Amino acid sequence: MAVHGGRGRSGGRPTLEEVAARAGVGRGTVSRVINGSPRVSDATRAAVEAAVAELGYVPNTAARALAANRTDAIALVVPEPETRFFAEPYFSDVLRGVGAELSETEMQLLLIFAGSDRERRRLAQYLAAHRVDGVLLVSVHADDPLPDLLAQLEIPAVISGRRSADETLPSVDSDNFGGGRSAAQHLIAQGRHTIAHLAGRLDVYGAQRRIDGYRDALREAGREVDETLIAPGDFTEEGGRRAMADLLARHPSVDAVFAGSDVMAAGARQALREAGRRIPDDVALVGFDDSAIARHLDPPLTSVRQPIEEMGRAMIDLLLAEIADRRPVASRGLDRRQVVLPTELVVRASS
Amino acid sequence: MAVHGGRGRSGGRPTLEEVAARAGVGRGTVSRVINGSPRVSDATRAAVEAAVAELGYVPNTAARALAANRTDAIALVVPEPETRFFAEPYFSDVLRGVGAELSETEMQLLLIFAGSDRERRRLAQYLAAHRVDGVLLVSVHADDPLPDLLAQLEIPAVISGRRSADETLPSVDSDNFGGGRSAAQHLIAQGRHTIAHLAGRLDVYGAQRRIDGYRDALREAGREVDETLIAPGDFTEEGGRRAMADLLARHPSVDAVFAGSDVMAAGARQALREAGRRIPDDVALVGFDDSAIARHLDPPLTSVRQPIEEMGRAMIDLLLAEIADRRPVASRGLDRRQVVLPTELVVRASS
DNA sequence: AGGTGCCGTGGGAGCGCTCCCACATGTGAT
DNA sequence: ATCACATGTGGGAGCGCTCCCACGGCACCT
Repeated sequence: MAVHGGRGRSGGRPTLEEVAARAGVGRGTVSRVINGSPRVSDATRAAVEAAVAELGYVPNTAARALAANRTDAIALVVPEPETRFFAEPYFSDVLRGVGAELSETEMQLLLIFAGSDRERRRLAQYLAAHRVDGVLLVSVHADDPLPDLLAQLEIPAVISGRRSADETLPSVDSDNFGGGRSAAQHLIAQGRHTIAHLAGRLDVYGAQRRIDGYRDALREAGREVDETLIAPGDFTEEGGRRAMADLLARHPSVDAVFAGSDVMAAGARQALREAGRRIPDDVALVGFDDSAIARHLDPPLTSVRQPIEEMGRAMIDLLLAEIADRRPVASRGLDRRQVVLPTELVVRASS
Repeated sequence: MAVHGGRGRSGGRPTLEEVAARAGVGRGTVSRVINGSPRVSDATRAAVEAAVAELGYVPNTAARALAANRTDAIALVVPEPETRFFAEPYFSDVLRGVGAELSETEMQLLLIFAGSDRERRRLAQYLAAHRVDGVLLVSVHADDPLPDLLAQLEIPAVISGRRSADETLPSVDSDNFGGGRSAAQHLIAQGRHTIAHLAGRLDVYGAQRRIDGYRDALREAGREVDETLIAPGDFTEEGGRRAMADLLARHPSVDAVFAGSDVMAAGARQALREAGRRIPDDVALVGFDDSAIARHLDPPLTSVRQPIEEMGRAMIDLLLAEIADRRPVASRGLDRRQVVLPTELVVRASS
């Protein structure tokens, strides 16, 4: 009759053991019911479920995590400062898709910002402790060491937007090339002559592909590509404004602009207004993302729609598969680990 | 020589036991070093730290959580749909303050939305499993059952914005009365005659207090309070627009508007523009929050500044104290558990 | 009748940590 | 020299779960 340790027994939450006693079965059987194993008779299952309900049993996640060596949690890692996260509708749309898909599972989502060096170190520590079963990476630049760290720690990960043509990580991307192409084609079809492009950060592969698509459309139309019409930006509103202002100074005859994101387009619009250009009369403007900004801009912005929410869902699907794969033996074939979703031009009053 | 269970030993992460062996000390001693206990000699501590570094030891959080019965995590619960969270700068500001304060601890922050019934049930389950040590509640309405649930589960919680004059939970609030008062005083001092108020949701205590402050200032100036000049809104932009339009229809002579939030002020501005009223020439406009919106509006918006980031920090302080208190015995005195931070009027071109 | 499976079940062992008791040693008062 | 007490330290027990082996019962074969 040893009544040794044990902080405040029999007052706290019920345990598996107590449920088992109540239902008149063994611990293992209750565990099987809780985890939805098929190898339990209907009668037993019913008895256990009744006991669970009566006692208000809720599994102890810490104990489960310890015994099973998994956390049932995944992280959405944003390698940007928080402010960018809130300023950019892209992130919240991804988050929505991810959240929706995840709400059908028992998995829990963590949102982690890793913009500063300090936050980065914290994240590394966090990952080293294996506090998540998998990681969703959004907005990763070409030279980011994070993917390597994850590989080294053997943590399943999915990346949104490939880092290069031969991405090694499972990824979900949209058809940036096709999107850039259709934007330029649209402006050409409008009869515009001097079509500029406000590019995103050049170390983002997707931004490159949008440029490629833009070039491709021009060439296909038999036009020369004037590289000085391509102004590099940084995906921010202020960057878009500046790039547009520069462009106007260099090429006063611009009559169409394809911006690498809606946020940049909003910046461009400011610069155009300040220069007294009317949209779309003097200059046609096209964005990318088709975010809420596009609809609310004055005039409403023509934009290339990316199915962002769907991309979030696809990322979760890939990641969960990845996690499941890792459980039994090792990596299977990397067949459909690179998902590319189509884009679509949404025409509005700005062009 | 029993080589029974144990999945993949000696290849995985190092454990406390292994660090202890390496440092030539006992398990307990390593634990003490890891947790910063003072009852360890300097020599021993150094030896352990060396072993930790060599082995790259990282504590297993699940094991710790199980043994110590705590999670080292707290949740920021937002009882709103995600869209409101992103649309309202208030939340991201709170999040920034909370994050900043928390980054100095080992605590991890979880962001949980509980807008829909489904999410609510999920949250209840989550809390019942005691997966967090404490909860931060923002934007809680007067009749929300969440605080009671938390009390019942004995989970420490801090609320942002009192629900009533006699809030029972520890809370952090801003001086809404004083803020409303100074906004109205300012408009009176400007010589405005018909000063309307676009109120926030009436089931939010802070919104009530802003109204009270507004009334108080008018009375103090010897003016009659016309209750029909107070239009209830819902803190959204669209709500502000509608309320303003109604107000203009009922009181065409309005020459000043105090809105219960910057977002509502932005809506009001739209309605005023549509009605052909100039700001501030025809109608002066004052907001509340002094968020990024205020600075970017055209014209820049006079607004009552709340120290939101500081409020986030204060919430964390309170919550951590609450959690610490709960550990040894029971509740101490509830002395300074209600924090009220000052507001300040920031005058810009809109008034 | 005896074998050969399979199904459903019970419970031991172990996950990696914290807590706490027991014990060795050191220091000062008597 | 003796006792009292503080200071460091080692390690047993236990947290609540999953995993897996072993076992009884039953149906079906020969």
